Amino acid sequence: MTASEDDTPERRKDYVLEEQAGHLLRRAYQRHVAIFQGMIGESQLTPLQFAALVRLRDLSGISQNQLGRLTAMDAATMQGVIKRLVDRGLIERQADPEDRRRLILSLSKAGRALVENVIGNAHRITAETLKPLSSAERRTFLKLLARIAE
Amino acid sequence: MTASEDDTPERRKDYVLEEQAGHLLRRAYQRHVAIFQGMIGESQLTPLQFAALVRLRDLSGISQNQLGRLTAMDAATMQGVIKRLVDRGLIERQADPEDRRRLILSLSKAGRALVENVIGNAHRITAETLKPLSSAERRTFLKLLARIAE
DNA sequence: TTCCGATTATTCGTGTACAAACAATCGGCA
DNA sequence: TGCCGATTGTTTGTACACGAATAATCGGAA
Repeated sequence: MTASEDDTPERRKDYVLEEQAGHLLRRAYQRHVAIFQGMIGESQLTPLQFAALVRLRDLSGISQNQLGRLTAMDAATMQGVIKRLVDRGLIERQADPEDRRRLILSLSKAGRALVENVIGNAHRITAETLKPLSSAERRTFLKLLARIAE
Repeated sequence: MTASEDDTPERRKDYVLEEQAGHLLRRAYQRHVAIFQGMIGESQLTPLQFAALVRLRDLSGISQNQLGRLTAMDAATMQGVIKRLVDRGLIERQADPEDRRRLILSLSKAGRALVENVIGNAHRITAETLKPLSSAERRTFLKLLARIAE
């Protein structure tokens, strides 16, 4: 792909961790999470919890699995995230009379208020995450990243 | 930062999860891990386990905490990763006579052989992760990503 | 030398992540 | 109508991820 041919056993020596996409993605996300936790405020929401709340603000009344798909969370993971938010009284869960398998989720009053309060921080968190880049670089980066994310 | 001023309460409505750097980073890494697990082979190494092994191949005889810093892993996380690799006989751990707090790590014969065997897959995993981008885009992306990762 | 701050490894608690297996339910086809 | 494959939510098991606390040790300043 780059300059040198890459299919012989000789390329073993040139695997530099710092240049691998996966390692860089992991470290970048790591840094973002640290920024998030430092700036999200006293609500102490995690990135996933906040993502779930924001989605529910825009799309109330969807089921747990649907919300999971919309936030790229596994059903088992979603279960835990929702459980903690319900325990904190930010989300309400009720059975769907149409389909007894489903649990319909919606923001509680406190949950809605919380989202509105912290969404300003969320914008600042994104800005801080992208701070090392210029304005033009940010646009380029986000466009390429979106394609990598699929 | 961009066109519109961003400090009034009115910007609450325009928080689109899909455009946030953190969400995209998380999904991109998610996709990478899936690729990694599908292509790493029967060794069944995880990304972190592989990173630790590669580092030890290049820098034998370092301590657990040092290795953690070199692979961006928390000391507590490192502890678990190393433990599993020791259990599998891929890493050897011995006390440092110079400093009795430290555990000196090195690859076992099996560990070294395994790294050499799977490092080719690792190159293909990186290529697959970056597949959505052209060659020029990959270089741009990695350069920007490295800066975001700090 | 003694004492104190820093370092090393470990453990605990909480929170993702996801594969796999499960029971309950749904929907549609024979 | 009865049956079967798909969907929903849950649980279990393994593996990160990291803050916080701890015990052992080190190194240098008083």
